[in-house]
Amino acid sequence: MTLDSTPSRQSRSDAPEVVVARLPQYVRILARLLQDGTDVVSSQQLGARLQVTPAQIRKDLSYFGRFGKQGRGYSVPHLLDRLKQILGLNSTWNVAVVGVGRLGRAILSYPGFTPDGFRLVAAFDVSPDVVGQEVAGLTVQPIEQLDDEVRDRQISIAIVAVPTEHTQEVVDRLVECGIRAVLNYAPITPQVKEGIRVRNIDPVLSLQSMTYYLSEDL
Amino acid sequence: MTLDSTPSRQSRSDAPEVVVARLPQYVRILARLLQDGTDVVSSQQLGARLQVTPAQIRKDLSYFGRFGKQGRGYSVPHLLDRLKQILGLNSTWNVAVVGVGRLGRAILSYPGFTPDGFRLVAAFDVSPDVVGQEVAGLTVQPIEQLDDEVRDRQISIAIVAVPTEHTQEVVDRLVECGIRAVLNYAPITPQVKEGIRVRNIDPVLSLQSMTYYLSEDL
DNA sequence: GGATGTGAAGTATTTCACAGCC
DNA sequence: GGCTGTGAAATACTTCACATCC
Repeated sequence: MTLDSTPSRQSRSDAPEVVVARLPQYVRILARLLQDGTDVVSSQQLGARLQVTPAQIRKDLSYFGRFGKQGRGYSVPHLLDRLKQILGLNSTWNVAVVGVGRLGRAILSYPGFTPDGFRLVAAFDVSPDVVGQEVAGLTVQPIEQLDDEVRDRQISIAIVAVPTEHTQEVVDRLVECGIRAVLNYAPITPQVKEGIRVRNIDPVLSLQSMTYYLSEDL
Repeated sequence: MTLDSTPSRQSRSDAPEVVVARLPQYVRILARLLQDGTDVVSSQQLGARLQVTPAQIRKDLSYFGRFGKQGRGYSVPHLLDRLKQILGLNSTWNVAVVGVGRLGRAILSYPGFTPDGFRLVAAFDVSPDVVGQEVAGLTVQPIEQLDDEVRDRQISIAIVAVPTEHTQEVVDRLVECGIRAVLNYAPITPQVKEGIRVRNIDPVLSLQSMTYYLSEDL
């Protein structure tokens, strides 16, 4: 069970959430640098790539340890490995997709999750028309199978792409089954108990916050 | 090194970007309240719906004006209308989709943009196999048509769903054509000149920032 | 009574600037 | 010389608390 109030070990959880949210971007750039054969990188160079100040990168990293060499910079393979370790990206995460409509199908067919450490291992839907179909190599299962599958296949992350009106109940159900992180595509923010992580993918909100600046000079 | 040339970009109110980013959420809730027939709402009630403190809502709104009535709260239809006006959502925005692969198709078929003030009016692709196809009621056009269409149909927003390696060039091209806001689905952050708005939809980054917290108690 | 609008106070986050090391 | 790591300073953002008004 998750306990807090015991600062027994490392300075693990005192990194601001905003810092944690930036680490995956560092990982991504470092992976590219590694592929390009770059050995060493400075916070200056990293910052230029990411449109971030060098100071911010150094400060961010300092929450987790001391990874650089003064006068030289950071070893690309070493820093990459350490950051992946910190983020828990050195092992593969099994993911369930719930809702196999148009959007769910697109997600299941999207090749971008796998190379980054996520494996879509199960797909669920309520509709009898969809259950049993094969999509992207997976047989769509009835939602009743959720409990068993989550347990048997060690799934701790779910991608939810069901109609808005069913999203909250689906998320509730997932949490009951032991899911601890949800990536939600419906235009609401599902309510969850403490300790469960939710991220929303909401392109309409993104568009609507840009129109503010577009209307500026009309 | 002296100061960077800072163009005084105070075109309109000096509302922080983080505040602007919240307004669309307020709009969404208000639209629902309106549909439910709710006439008046307090910052308290709004906050409860959004998981935000009432003080934050009042402060956010105060950047743009005084919309409430003391002792009563906010008129739902009035506040909704004013916020839509501020965000530029009282008229419809024409949007181009560039890249009609699997993802582009899913976006074109997604019904969620239209009700919120965005109309997908043109689709482009480079592949001769795709050009000429009809997708979601639109005929896919060759990318060479971009200039003309952007001009003729008053398109100021583009949704870009092309392979990562072509994203930067496509965005550059769009900006040259007069596009001023880009919603990008590739896992990079396109570089654009000052004044152009970019938002990225990047589910992998979202997942990767959650695994940090999942690995916490291993 | 009840709620807004807002300076002031309190936090959080970013940037500075420099000692320390390679 | 160049670059990290980090306290301290600066800035950004959120919350408080209360005067003010319906």
